Amino acid sequence: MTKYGKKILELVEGSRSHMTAEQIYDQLRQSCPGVALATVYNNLNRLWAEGRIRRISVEGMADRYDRTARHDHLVCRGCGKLADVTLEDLTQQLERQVGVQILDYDLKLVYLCDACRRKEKESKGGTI
Amino acid sequence: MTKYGKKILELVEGSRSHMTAEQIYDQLRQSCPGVALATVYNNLNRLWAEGRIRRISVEGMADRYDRTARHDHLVCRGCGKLADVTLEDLTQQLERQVGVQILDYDLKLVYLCDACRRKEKESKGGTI
DNA sequence: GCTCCTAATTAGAATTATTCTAATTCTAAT
DNA sequence: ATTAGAATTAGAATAATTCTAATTAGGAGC
Repeated sequence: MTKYGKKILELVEGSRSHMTAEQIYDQLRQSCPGVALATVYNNLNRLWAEGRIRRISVEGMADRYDRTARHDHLVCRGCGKLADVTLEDLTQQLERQVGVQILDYDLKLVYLCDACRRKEKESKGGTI
Repeated sequence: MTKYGKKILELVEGSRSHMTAEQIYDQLRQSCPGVALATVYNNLNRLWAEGRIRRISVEGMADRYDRTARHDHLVCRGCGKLADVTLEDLTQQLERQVGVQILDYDLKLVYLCDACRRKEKESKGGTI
């Protein structure tokens, strides 16, 4: 495990904030001012390929990185914000249904966060 | 519904192949040679915002578009290929667990397709 | 059938996220 | 110290997508 690899892994594992590569880069620069963005991408890719971190894609947004500990995500339809949520493990249930070995799964629940729900109400509930 | 909007919706709904914007553009040009890629993106974005099509993000790959009819996806860890699979609807079960209204959910099952499983075996099962 | 208005479409520039490449720097073994 | 190999760097390159400004098309009213 390389010098920056270790640091980046620690950053991702020690955070609940679903950072983008750019944000991880900013964090890392605070302790390692000379580090290059390419190094961050290289290490994130390697760590991901090794299964040590998760990568989360939400349509239209830059990929975010996350610890691997089993948990799922709520994604706000309005603003794209991610929130952690821990649901029961579905692997067994899913494997039984599809009949092939499931290595992992990615479950995103789409909802409306409080802020966006309020906005939606305002625009809809007008003067009928 | 605009001229191209309608055509693009038909293309996406009538296909099981999880096309990218570029692929949809190529398809569409066969019947409408003059159409612009920007028009495809504009329409895909509008259709998606209106909830008429789905957008699927897999890390590292261009977004794909899909019909909205309830179904889930198998994603191959090796090559990224998508396959359709229809599992029982989890909305109720999930809503009960998280305690907020779930508008939709996105479930991707990670597995190894046959081709990739074979490759994996070759490289691993060598001479111990 | 014209005229005007608006929305749709277009071309291409711009942006963003990410990857690639080649040069440089480390590291650690000899 | 020397050297080989891996890690890192800077910055160019690429790919996907969005933005902008100009153009076009379609319909409402004359």
